[in-house]
Amino acid sequence: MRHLTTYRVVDAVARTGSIRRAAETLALTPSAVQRRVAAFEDELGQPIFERLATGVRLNAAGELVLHHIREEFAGTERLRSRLADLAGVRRGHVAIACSQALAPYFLPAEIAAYRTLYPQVTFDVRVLDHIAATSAVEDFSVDLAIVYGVDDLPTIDTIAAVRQDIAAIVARGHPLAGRAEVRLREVLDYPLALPHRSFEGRRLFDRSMARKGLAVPAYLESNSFEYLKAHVACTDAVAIQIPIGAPPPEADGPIVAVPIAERDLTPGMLTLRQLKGRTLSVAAARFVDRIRQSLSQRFAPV
Amino acid sequence: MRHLTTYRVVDAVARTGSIRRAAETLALTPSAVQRRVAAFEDELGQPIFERLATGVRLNAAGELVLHHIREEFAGTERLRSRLADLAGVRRGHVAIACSQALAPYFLPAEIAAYRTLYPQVTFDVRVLDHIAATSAVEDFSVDLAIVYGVDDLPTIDTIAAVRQDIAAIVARGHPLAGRAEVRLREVLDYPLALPHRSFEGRRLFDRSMARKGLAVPAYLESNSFEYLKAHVACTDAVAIQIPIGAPPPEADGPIVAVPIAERDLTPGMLTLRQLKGRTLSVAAARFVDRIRQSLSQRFAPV
DNA sequence: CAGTCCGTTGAGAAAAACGCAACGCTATGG
DNA sequence: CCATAGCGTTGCGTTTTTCTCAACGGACTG
Repeated sequence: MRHLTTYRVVDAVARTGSIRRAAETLALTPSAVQRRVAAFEDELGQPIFERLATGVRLNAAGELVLHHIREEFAGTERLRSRLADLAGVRRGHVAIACSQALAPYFLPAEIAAYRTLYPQVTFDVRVLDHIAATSAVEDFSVDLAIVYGVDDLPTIDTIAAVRQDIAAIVARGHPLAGRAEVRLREVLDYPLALPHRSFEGRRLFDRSMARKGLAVPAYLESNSFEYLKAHVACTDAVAIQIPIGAPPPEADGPIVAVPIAERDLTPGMLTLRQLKGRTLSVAAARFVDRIRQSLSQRFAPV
Repeated sequence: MRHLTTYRVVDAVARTGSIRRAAETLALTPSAVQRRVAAFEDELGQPIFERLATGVRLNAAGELVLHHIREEFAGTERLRSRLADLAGVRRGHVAIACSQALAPYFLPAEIAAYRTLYPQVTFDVRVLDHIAATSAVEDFSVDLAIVYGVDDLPTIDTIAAVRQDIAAIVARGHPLAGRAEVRLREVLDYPLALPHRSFEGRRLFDRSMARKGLAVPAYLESNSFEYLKAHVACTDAVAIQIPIGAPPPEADGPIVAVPIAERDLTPGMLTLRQLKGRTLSVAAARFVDRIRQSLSQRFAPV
């Protein structure tokens, strides 16, 4: 799209924070970039970057402008997707931010299933904490976010929300492994390998423990569920994870999930979100439909 | 905005239905226009106009493209408005479609009041029936519509709705003029000068009459309330109009409005609408706030 | 069947965008 | 305190894009 060149230039300058670096990523010379920016500022009647010795930075007006630029990018993407849909082939791109729990089972399966139907659709999956996921939604770098935890912001729409309570994760040969459910107090009989405090699951776990007057003596913390799972697989430690990120009951891997008694827990929520008021591309919208349906089939809504 | 030239060209071609006519309105030669269109179609990978002997017409893909173009126009307008707002001066443009009833009193007063606060804001008021008003909202040619009548469409958001029942309009010296309210049957004692059947007020009037088993012997019909008012001013005829389009009680013009007994009437609604999901410019959004507040202060909501 | 209006195309002129090189400025480190 | 390195900016010649002008072929109309 040739007519969006100016937008692409401004976007690159804003991203890199420097006219020269932007020029490099755009395969242009600094002078060309500088002229485009200056001409655009002329058209707007005011500067959108403040010039520093170390480069440039968006000013308040620039923030507004950049938001509009991102909006327009998303808009043309949506248009292309619709045009392709009209021509019979569903084409398009879906960018997703998600919590770690979605990475091992749920999202790969969903995307694989969707892609057998529409192989022309491409995906970008970004694993982020829910703060970063939210801002990725806000600056148009992803179309949707599926994250554990709720915080209702005015700019974000929650499209779907399902209940997800933390479960205990143990090795297959672990004493707790065969149980239908365990009490919170019981997991304290074993070493705890927990996700870091910044994770929503951990926060809920801590809150549940505190409500029972129990201390949380985690002997191991990690920001990687991948690691925690591998760890409990070869020790008698107990980790926690929400069902959607835990191995399904029928799987026969080295670890198993055991539900924690519901009455012991502070309930948690997994939410599907997008930018408020934003219209997604055909591909993304259909994928959202699918995810929503899939979530509500497998987990309790609300 | 130089980078929107291609969009402006496509928009002009779509509007005029002809490359040559578009070229004229754009002060360009037909060849320049034709090249821009062809280049744009190349970028999209498919034609957006079908070529006829008499000119060109948008095809299905073109409809999608044009919608995106209009969206982008509205978006840049909104951006400019926000930038101006940020610079301290509220600037911007508000385009409104409205029913005839809004033209004589309500809108002029509202706009005049708003403009004393923000003289830099410009207005475009278009009097349309509610079908035309709705499609004007849909194709971005107006920001909002204030119309009498409801029909909920999936693409339109109803921002506010207030009760408006039709009243009888008579000359100041008319026998009914002094009354606090009149029964429907009483107006039949006088000649009826009614708006055309396409008007919502007339439809409600007819329905109310039918419910009472009364016929509607209109001896005069018009599509102009302006005319109807002038007509009753110099005869003993009775016209109908909703309160917002009737002279206020304190005015001492040649005509007066007399409420019709509520129990005789099918209730009517005045609605404020915009395109669903659309974000308005600062100027338009503030004006909408004002209108909504004004309507709900003066009339019963719902 | 002539006339008219349409979209389209080739060639040259005009305009816009670009690369290159150089300038002035500011933060930084010896 | 000065040299250096990185920054945005500008003058100039070149390249690329866009425009105008003119002409062509096709389709509808009287």
